[in-house]
Amino acid sequence: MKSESTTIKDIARFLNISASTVSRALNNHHEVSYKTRQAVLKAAKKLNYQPNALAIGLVKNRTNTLGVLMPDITQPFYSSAISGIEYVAVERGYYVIICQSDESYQKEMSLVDMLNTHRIDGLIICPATTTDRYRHLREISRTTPLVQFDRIVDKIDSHKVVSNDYQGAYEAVTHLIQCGYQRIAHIAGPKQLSISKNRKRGYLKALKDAAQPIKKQYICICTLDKEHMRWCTEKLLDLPKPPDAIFAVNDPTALEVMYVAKQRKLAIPEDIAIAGFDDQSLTSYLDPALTTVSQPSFTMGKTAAELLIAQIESGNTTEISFQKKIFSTSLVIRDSSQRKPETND
Amino acid sequence: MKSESTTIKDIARFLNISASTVSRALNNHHEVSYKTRQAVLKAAKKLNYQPNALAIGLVKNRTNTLGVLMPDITQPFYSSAISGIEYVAVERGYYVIICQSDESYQKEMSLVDMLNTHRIDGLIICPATTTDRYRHLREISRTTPLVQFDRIVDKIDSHKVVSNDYQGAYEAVTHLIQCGYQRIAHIAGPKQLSISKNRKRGYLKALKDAAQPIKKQYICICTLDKEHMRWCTEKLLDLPKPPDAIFAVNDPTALEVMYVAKQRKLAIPEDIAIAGFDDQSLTSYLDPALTTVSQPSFTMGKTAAELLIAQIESGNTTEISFQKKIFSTSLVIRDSSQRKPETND
DNA sequence: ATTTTTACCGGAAACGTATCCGGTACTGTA
DNA sequence: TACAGTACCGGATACGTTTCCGGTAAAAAT
Repeated sequence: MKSESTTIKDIARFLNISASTVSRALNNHHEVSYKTRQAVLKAAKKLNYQPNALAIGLVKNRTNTLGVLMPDITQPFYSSAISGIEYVAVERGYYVIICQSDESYQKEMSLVDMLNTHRIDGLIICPATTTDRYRHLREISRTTPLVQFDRIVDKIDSHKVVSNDYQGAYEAVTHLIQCGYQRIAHIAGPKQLSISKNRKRGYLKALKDAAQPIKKQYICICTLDKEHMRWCTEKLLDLPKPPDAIFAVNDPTALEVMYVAKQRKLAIPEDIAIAGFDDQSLTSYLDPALTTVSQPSFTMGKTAAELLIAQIESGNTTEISFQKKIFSTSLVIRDSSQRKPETND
Repeated sequence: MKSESTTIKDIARFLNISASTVSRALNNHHEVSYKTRQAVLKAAKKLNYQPNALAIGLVKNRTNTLGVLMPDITQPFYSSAISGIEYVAVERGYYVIICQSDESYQKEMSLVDMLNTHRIDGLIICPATTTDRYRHLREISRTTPLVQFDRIVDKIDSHKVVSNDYQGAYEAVTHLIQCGYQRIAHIAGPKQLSISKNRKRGYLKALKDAAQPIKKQYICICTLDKEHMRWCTEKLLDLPKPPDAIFAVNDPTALEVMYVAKQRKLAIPEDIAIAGFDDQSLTSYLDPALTTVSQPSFTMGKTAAELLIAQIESGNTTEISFQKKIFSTSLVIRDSSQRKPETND
């Protein structure tokens, strides 16, 4: 295997011209005659020439490759964002290398290292839940353009693309309140995640604005693995005065809440309402369909790629002013929260 | 940006030794003294040295990178397979580049090209539904070890990893028959896909073995895009004598069948039974939970990576005897098919 | 007729690393 | 003392490509 492939030199030898001319012809440089260019292209096709990206990258110090590092590509929010990234990447002539950290800090660091040694031109990253130290980000951001996506670290300078988690949570909880729910619990995400913090803030503010009491036992910090999601739900439902609505930090969590609630034969949304966050595609097929907060993930991905490529191609021009793009969410009301709209007219 | 990173030469200059010694020290070659090795490692850390994978790949003609090209990484079957691939890859010291063709033949070809120019050491590929010509596969298989995954092309020589689609379909349909369903329809996949063919064969054989009539109008060839899935379902349900069970070629299709059935207020499984194929994680959360055929996707991914790496590391030793690994499926019976088991004792 | 321009091309160096080959200094053996 | 062996290191070359620099011949301008 690895039979040596044809190189630019082979073409040169074949046509009795120099390698530099072949290179120029292939990059249709203007300093090469029409005749020889045609000859080169023909020979290249005939000899089945494939450029060696390694060599090109080495001399140009550019690989035309973007790295994308997400916690879990199976979640529709991320995979849809990846599609957005790819969309503008191919448009602009970049390749995309997709990696997933599986929510592991170790793997995340090792992947950042790998991408770095592969000399990607830029990186779009959404850190793992377990990531609580950011040296690797700061380090790579010194040599490589970086865009932080969804979960961000404010202290690290770079473009940032997020959705308005605060607003989304506020609207979702306000909706629950308007539907008449009185004891709204929240299963929150890990403290170090920006999204957890903002969604929790939105939850608290909505309760406050509606003059509902904030009870500490109604707030549960979850590690976001499946077992713990269920455990949190059980804990909430076992309270002497269990909640009549649960706002989950994301859809996978909402799914587990629903699972546990069904096991306990609770009626949704009569006994308990459920709302999530993300609008994963399958949530509309559930029974009852899940109320959730939708984010423009595809557009967010596109924006991230655009910011990244702009920075890459800006060259070293002075200082960049980093932007933070905040996208509005929209509440998708479905059956899992549709009870007695008392406060409506 | 792209401030030049420190190289092996920088370390050499820093320590007043030669570049070759530094290289040897970093690869802990035995022909370098303990003292200098330590000094080099220390200097490397101090100067924040990151090896340049491009240069290494160029001289070694090896990149330690595997390419993975799947139609759609959001489908749990594929993402779980990818996890399996990654599992053995990191174990064996390989990196993985994940790409998705989005079921587009054009994109698939361009990605194969990209992976080729990036000189990956091996490729695991599952062709797109729209792929009906295989020159790109044959071509890359000449220079790069290749493993065909799930959807395979028999004519192309390479290792192959599939599940027993025929058996899975046979068992699923037999189960429906045993539950007393009399008019079982099948929404099949595109003809050129191996999995479609085999699943359809299993469907037909099950009917035949049970002496049930095979009706052409109960078989619908679907392109596997969402609209067409629904259209096929509508067509089946609009028949003068509509089916009382539908076996869908995969879970996304089964989901759409369920959607349409619910819209028509059909009771599942009383009015109509539904079975799918793949065992996507969310199907157990549906209402009713979906009967489906489970494939050992993670193990299949592991096997694919093992075969691939074995071939890569075999060197050019004589001719390889290509293997075809066929994995058994298992039927997961849930509520969407649980009606009156008449033929049971 | 001479000079300047234009069009095209080849040689050589460079990118960062690995490795072959040869060399030096020291250690141990005869 | 001479010699072989060992341990370690440096120089040179190669990987495949781009690009700078210089050069030649023909075409255009003077």
